[in-house]
Amino acid sequence: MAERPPSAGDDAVVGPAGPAGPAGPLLPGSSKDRRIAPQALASAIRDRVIRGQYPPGHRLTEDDLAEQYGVSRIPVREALRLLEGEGFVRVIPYTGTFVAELTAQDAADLLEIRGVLEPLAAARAAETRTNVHLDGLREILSEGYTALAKEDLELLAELNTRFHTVLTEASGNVTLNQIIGTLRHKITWVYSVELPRRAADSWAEHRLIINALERGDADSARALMVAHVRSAQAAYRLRPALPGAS
Amino acid sequence: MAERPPSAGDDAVVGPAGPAGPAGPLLPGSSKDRRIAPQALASAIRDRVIRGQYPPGHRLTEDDLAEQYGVSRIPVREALRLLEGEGFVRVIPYTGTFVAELTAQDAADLLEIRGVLEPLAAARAAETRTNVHLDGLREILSEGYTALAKEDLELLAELNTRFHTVLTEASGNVTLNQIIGTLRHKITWVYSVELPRRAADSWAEHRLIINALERGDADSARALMVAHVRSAQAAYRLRPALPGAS
DNA sequence: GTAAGCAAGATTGCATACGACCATTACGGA
DNA sequence: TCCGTAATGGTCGTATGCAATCTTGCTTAC
Repeated sequence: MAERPPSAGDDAVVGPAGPAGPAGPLLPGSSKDRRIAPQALASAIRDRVIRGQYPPGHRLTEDDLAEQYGVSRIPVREALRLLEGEGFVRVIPYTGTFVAELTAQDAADLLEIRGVLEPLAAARAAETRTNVHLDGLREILSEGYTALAKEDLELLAELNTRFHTVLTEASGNVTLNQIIGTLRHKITWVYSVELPRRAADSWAEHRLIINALERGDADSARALMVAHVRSAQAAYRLRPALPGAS
Repeated sequence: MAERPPSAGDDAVVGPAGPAGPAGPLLPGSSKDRRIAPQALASAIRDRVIRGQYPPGHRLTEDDLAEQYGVSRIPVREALRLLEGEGFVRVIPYTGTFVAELTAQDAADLLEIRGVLEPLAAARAAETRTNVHLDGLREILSEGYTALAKEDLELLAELNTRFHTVLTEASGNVTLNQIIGTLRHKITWVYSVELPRRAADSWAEHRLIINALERGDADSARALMVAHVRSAQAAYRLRPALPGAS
């Protein structure tokens, strides 16, 4: 499992100058020993985009970002290019980098693509999953039901993401995993999910999918995932504009 | 059609020092007025990778590439990062950039993913295609049959690529178009295609798909593309190692 | 009052220079 | 002879500085 050195950045450990005071220098403590990789920068910026702190259309200046994160423009540029490749920002030469503005059609397209890729991932996972993956999925399933009982919606959303993440990883298809990962990021950006009554059904479906994986039944896994994605689709609500709340 | 400024680079206009003499400077003619964008560099390098001039595992040194193309390391780095995002090279920090070495499984995965995305593109294209797209496809179809009669295999391969490219563009799904474009590049890299007897059937299928698009019949377009991709799959032969022929 | 032209500011694109890290090799000891 | 260790070369990572380009506001003419 130690294949790609840095690989897909999941959580950002880097933050700009604290929201407390705009006066002091950045990076509290020993300000030199902490080296920031462009990928960490990209994760941090992506995170702000997803949270709406950088609203669509917002201009991201290399100089500003460099100063905020305490690095030079070079790693910032690299981070912005990464995000451009993922479709989160749009770079116009000699002009600037802007947070992408997705249309409703773009957003619908994301769900549509994921709708055919996740079933494929499920089918492949049924054939290639290891017991480690299976145990991980069962663990998540168990926690999911617990969270369901507690009505912890935030945890439920996170567990749902983890379930699908582990499942696509279990497919063993690296390319597929990368594509779906980026799609997932963008979907959580433009959509909010209505969990209320749907959650119980959703986790029941998760259980069925795990059973199919356990049996190595690729066709069932695919069909179940098709149904799961389809019924989940109804729960997605397009975010209006996302004001930049902190 | 003037949306993305540079967008997906298709053909590279840039070449390294001519194969003639390694002595003189690069970029013949007025050596200064020609500015090279990182995307053009990426296309040029990608092209060499696909042609096998940079074999899998080959080390790409930033300094060497910079000197060959007559630019500094900065745009070269950016180009390499683009190719890394597309999966053509693999960057190891402080060590080097290497041409990716895809396994047979990786290669099979590419076809599998394309196998579910192209039918989706066909279905969407049936709903959103313009007459311009339709005319373009008919034109390609016509040329295809001409090339078929002349047994011009190279032209046939190019026309096949153009057919599928126009079709995915007609889907109107930008994200889908990008993903399939990269997949296509990688597939032409690792596979060679056996056209001999299969070509006639293939273009008959193309005709049926165009008819479905014309009728706006999304379900038929999807089903026909599923069949088309499936039967085409048998024509793909994995390239052994691709010696670095010029 | 409106539109065209122009100049100043701002921002990105690229080149150069230096520092950090890895790989390899030479050397000394067991 | 083999292995552990230190030194050396090479490559990438980042910082700084300058050139190219776009945007914006003002001036000027109609």
